[in-house]
Amino acid sequence: MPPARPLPPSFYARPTLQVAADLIGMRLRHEAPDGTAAGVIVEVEAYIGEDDPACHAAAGPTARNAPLYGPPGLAYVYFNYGMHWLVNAVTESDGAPAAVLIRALEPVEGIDLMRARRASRRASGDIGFAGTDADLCRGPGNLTRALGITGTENRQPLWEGPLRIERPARRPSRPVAWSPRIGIRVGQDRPWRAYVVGHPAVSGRPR
DNA sequence: CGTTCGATGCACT
DNA sequence: GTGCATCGAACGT
Repeated sequence: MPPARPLPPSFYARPTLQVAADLIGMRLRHEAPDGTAAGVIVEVEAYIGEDDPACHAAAGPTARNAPLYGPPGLAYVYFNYGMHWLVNAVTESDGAPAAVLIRALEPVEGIDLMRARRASRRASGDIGFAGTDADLCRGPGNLTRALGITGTENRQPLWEGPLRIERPARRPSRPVAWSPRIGIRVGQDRPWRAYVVGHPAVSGRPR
């Protein structure tokens, strides 16, 4: 495995759209008690400031969104729809609430472990994950499940510790496009979703 | 193909 | 009580 360096806090202390664009091609790794899994980021969304109606900071500071107001480079992990953990990287600076949501990964390490974590019991009693490798981390709720990310990782630094974002030794240039964000009912006028064009692990496309 | 809808927990009004 | 930064099964065409 070639060397990969964790991104320093200064990487995140920049305009959020710039951080979002630069996160494409970086590697998200989680070293959990039950094993390590990692994937290359292929889809992200930016949520920027109290003026962004889709950002959790839109209504001002609360207990839940406190990490958004804190220092850049920490993880903001929250529970949504009663069953999905979603992971963000906090950006900008103290007092400027913003983050980048990680929406999809191309699996590169621990694929068997990802399959085990995604496995589900069917009516027949069979256990397993029916999809392809590209489906394992396709979508923000799916990737946290595949990597074993939960609320335990909330507010943890992304440059050290079990959950990290790293710059791979080789980072092939891929065509990136921007679109409105997915799954929100407000703020759709802002094209703040970045994704690798045509990549099979990107969400919001047919199987 | 397409669209609808239930699951499921919690922050916030 | 309402509404989610979702997912996938279950429908209808």
